[in-house]
Amino acid sequence: MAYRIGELAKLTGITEHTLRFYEKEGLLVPGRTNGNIRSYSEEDRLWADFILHMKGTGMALQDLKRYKELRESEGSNYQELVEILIQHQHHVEAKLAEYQHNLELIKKKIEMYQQYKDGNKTKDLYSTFAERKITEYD
Amino acid sequence: MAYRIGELAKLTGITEHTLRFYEKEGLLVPGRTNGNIRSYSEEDRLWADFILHMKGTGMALQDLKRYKELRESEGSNYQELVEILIQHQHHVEAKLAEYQHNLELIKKKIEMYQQYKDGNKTKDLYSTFAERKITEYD
DNA sequence: CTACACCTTAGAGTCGACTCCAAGTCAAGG
DNA sequence: CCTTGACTTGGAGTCGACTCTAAGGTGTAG
Repeated sequence: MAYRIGELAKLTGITEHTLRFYEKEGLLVPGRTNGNIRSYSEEDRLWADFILHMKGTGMALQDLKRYKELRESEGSNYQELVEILIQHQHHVEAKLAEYQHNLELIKKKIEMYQQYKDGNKTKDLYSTFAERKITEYD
Repeated sequence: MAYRIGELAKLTGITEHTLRFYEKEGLLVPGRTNGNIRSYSEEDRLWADFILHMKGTGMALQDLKRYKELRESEGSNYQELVEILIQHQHHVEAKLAEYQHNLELIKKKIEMYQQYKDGNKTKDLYSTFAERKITEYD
């Protein structure tokens, strides 16, 4: 199964522009047909999805390129490869905690505003909040 | 309690450069002393921390500015305020799921490489992976 | 055969979020 | 008094990751 650039764009949600940009950057380099048309293999598609996953969790394109180079090179530099993964794992774990904490914070804040809405509908909104300024941004 | 820019920088971890940049953008505008030196109040500090929390979970500075403006304006436009929060909540929840999913993926990949390391230490690394290409980037 | 998807090069523009610089002013400790 | 370090301003530069344009040529499905 091989895909043309437009097909892969639809499958992955990455625009054609960006796919060509990734190719220029050496991040995702497809084969070519006789007619010089980009031909993305099934593996290319999986790699594209992998890029999306990693990029979506904050990995830089450079790191992804490095990772790809290591995978493609002969010899046992899989150690650096694992290091990249572990480093990213740490990053993801930290972010995960940050997001969880932040979610709680937002929920509390929304609740605060909802309580105002359902409760004393005076013009006192900002003074009410002023009274608890110290915990306002906890 | 009032802080000078250098103090706040140390307290929050935001550089002085960036604090001045935030001021230029209207995102965090301190008072001034007689001598025209920036004077950040306790509330400014809390707001700075809030900025860090929200920015760290992907909220744009523009949205934070809008939020600040709404908080400061008179009248009951707290509805838009809550909308901003709810929108961000959705964003955070989505990201949270993405990070969790990604964490599993990375762990599996690392395990894969570790298994190779502890096991058959041949030069067969890439062909081994080639055999499971289809699930390589799952 | 026609229409549409694809190809090329080379470079310019955008965006968000900083990051830094020059050139000067001001305040407090020794 | 003098030095040192923090402060001031406006504006320019950087970075990552796109995003688009021009202006033309080629490939292919129905």
